[in-house]
Amino acid sequence: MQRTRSLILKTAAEIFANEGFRGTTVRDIVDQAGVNLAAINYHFGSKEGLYREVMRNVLQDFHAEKIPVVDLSCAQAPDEAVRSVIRSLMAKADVQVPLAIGPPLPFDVPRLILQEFMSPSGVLDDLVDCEVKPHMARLGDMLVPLLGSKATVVDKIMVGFWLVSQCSAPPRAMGLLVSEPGGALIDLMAMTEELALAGVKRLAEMIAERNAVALA
Amino acid sequence: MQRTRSLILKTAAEIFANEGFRGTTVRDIVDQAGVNLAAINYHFGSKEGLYREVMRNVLQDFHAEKIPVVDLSCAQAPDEAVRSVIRSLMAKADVQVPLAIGPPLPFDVPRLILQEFMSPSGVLDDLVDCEVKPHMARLGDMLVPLLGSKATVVDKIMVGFWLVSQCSAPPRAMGLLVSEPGGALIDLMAMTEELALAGVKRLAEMIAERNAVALA
DNA sequence: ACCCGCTTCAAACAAGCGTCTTAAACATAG
DNA sequence: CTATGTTTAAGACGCTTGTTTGAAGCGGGT
Repeated sequence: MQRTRSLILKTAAEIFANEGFRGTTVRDIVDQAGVNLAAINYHFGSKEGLYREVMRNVLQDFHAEKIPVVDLSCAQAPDEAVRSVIRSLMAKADVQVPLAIGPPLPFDVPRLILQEFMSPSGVLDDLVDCEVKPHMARLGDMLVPLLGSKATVVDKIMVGFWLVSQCSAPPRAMGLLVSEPGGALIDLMAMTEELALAGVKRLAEMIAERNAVALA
Repeated sequence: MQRTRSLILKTAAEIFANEGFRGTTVRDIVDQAGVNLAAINYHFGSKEGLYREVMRNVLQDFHAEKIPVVDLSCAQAPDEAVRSVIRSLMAKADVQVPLAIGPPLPFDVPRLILQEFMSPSGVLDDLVDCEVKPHMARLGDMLVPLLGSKATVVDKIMVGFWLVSQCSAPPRAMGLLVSEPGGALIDLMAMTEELALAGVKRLAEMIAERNAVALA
């Protein structure tokens, strides 16, 4: 049976996203999951092994299912398509976002990613090239019509990550500071969406410009 | 003499900014500072006490000296004034930013703040209202000409924090991902500056609009 | 029934953590 | 000088951390 294994993965992802790698204890995870302490080392070898597996799983079905794949080049309303991606990144199981597309993410995926980059654990150092970057680039791929056909992989990674960071840090921190539950939260989401959309368009513009100059 | 005390404060601020509160050990601090282990508890009572003091000090001279106080209402070039604030937030002792005003921050202050808000330690819970918010609001104060005279304190806090998060997360994470030392970094700073400026103007616009509607 | 590999369990492990203690050296002001 | 406040030194204190152990439980095949 691997019921325990998947239970650990699900619980760990949530706690890792909230507390970061170092801020999470294996006992936190097993207690909340209701499994035995030794189960983590049995199934994943170590806390680090669990963290890697969480990251791999998250990045994977993060794109496969949860983020709507939109083709901007043939979309009638490109702006609206980008908005749907932004909304999907912000939507969580416990935070409903109006007009979000697809099933909400089970937890705050952008936060998990951003935490890792704000204080790297070092655990993913050998995974960043073969796992993290490709997934970020795939997020940037959707915006190629904005970036221009000359966009490099690095360009796409930049755009992808920029979007993720935009959808996580600002709404979260601002939400903590203004601390008006309910109504104001939706307002925050709407403003974040607006800013992220405007920003990503401007960013794409700048990259396209730079690439054009580089060719001349 | 309290040379040890200030040495600890300086060293701790740097490590806290890099590793976060939980990721930092008191032994890390005293080793790097070259002082005795007991010194922290002697001067600050506890690790938490040190963290609070670091935060208070940082937020204080963060505004007092390091961030240029510009009066947008009488500035000839408001955009350029906002840019100088953005550049000051990104400039660190080890990362020179062209055209930054004033002495560079001794370490990554925005990162320290953002880390705390990405995974709160709980240590600052009673400090956030009387210390953190006012300083964020003061940052927003500079932008009142953009926000409109009806801007509330919460509006200013939002803008202030948004600026801080913009100057920290994107350039840092993108820098780690593209990993082209030297030339590309300055490019990143310039792009971040551009995006932050455009974003903060748009954010101010939205807030001003909302306030105008609320009155009607 | 039996044995087998896989899984779960309570208990213990060593290492690291923040903190505290006692002692002695040092500085500075009265 | 004395007195007071800093700083260093070395060690130990409980507690939490990630990990390991060895035994018990489980299910399916022969």
